[in-house]
Amino acid sequence: MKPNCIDERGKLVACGMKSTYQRMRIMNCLGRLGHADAKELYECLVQEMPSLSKTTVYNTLDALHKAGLVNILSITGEGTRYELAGKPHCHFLCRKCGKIIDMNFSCAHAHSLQSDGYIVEELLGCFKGVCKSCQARGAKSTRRTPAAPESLKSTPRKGR
Amino acid sequence: MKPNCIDERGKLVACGMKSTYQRMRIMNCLGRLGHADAKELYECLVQEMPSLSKTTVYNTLDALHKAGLVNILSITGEGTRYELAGKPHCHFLCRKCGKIIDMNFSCAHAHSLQSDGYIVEELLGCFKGVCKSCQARGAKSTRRTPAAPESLKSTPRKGR
DNA sequence: TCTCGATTGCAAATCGGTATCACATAGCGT
DNA sequence: ACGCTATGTGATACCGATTTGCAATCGAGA
Repeated sequence: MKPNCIDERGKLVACGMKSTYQRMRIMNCLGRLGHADAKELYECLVQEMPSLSKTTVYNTLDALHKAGLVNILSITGEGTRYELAGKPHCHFLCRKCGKIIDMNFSCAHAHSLQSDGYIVEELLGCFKGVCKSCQARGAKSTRRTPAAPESLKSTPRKGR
Repeated sequence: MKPNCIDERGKLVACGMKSTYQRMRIMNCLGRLGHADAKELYECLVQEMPSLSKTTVYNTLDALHKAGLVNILSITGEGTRYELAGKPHCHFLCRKCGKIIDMNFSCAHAHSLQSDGYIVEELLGCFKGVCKSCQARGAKSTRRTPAAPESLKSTPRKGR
């Protein structure tokens, strides 16, 4: 087991969950990958844990979500993605490079809703557009980011 | 055909699409249901149009989305939902009654992102919490909303 | 170490959504 | 109104993602 998994173990125990090897590795991997879906996590981990089952990935993500340790991202046209829970924030999805960027959404808008009579408990914002680095690259077709470059192009159809 | 379908016909023709009975009825139904998924639309319409196929619902929603006549909603844990296109707005999902409420999000935040160097083209915000009417009802367990009361309760598991 | 309940992993089922293709229809010119 | 042709519709098969059932295994406390 990787040394930094002690951290994950602590979080799991704090939530009253058993700290199993799989859970610690999944949390650890999710922390490294950032915004990952079940498939990516599975494919990443199965290389080092050949016996890992997809079921375990799904079960674990579900359990961790229930325990409040991971968030589920909400992005249209994308499958379900997960991230380690932290302070609430929005996401920005760049349609050029497909990168998902955490936006430090100061909850200003949530507050304005709050004052309008709604109780806002969760924030699932996602903005789509073009990120800074893609703008910087301008109209050049240089694509440097290796991750998910296809599925989010201008065509509005689902990238399956 | 329902008399008010003339409205739908106009929209379809304006987008260069053929105005078929199914398309008009699907648009009309979507307008009545508000935020519906393909399944709800199908189940709602198949009662009056027994020959309707799910494929047609999916095809039509896809075509209408491409034509810009319907939006796709992005709400975590919910399947793909659709609504008639209008001015951009966010959604508020009440975890008590399960209702989805349109929020007149003035894009103030989108603008602040814009000035921060991002180009925001699409806004897919969704807030979760407790809506006004549920707050008004207080802790009383009276549930008056007939629609979708089960799938969105406090338990974070997917309501399938 | 032992024991028991929780977790894991396999296989199969399910589910939402898509691809294919024959048939029906709308919309156009006549 | 009639017939032609592109387009839309619907039945079925199909797909990948996710869930379920259940037996084997593991983790944590006695």
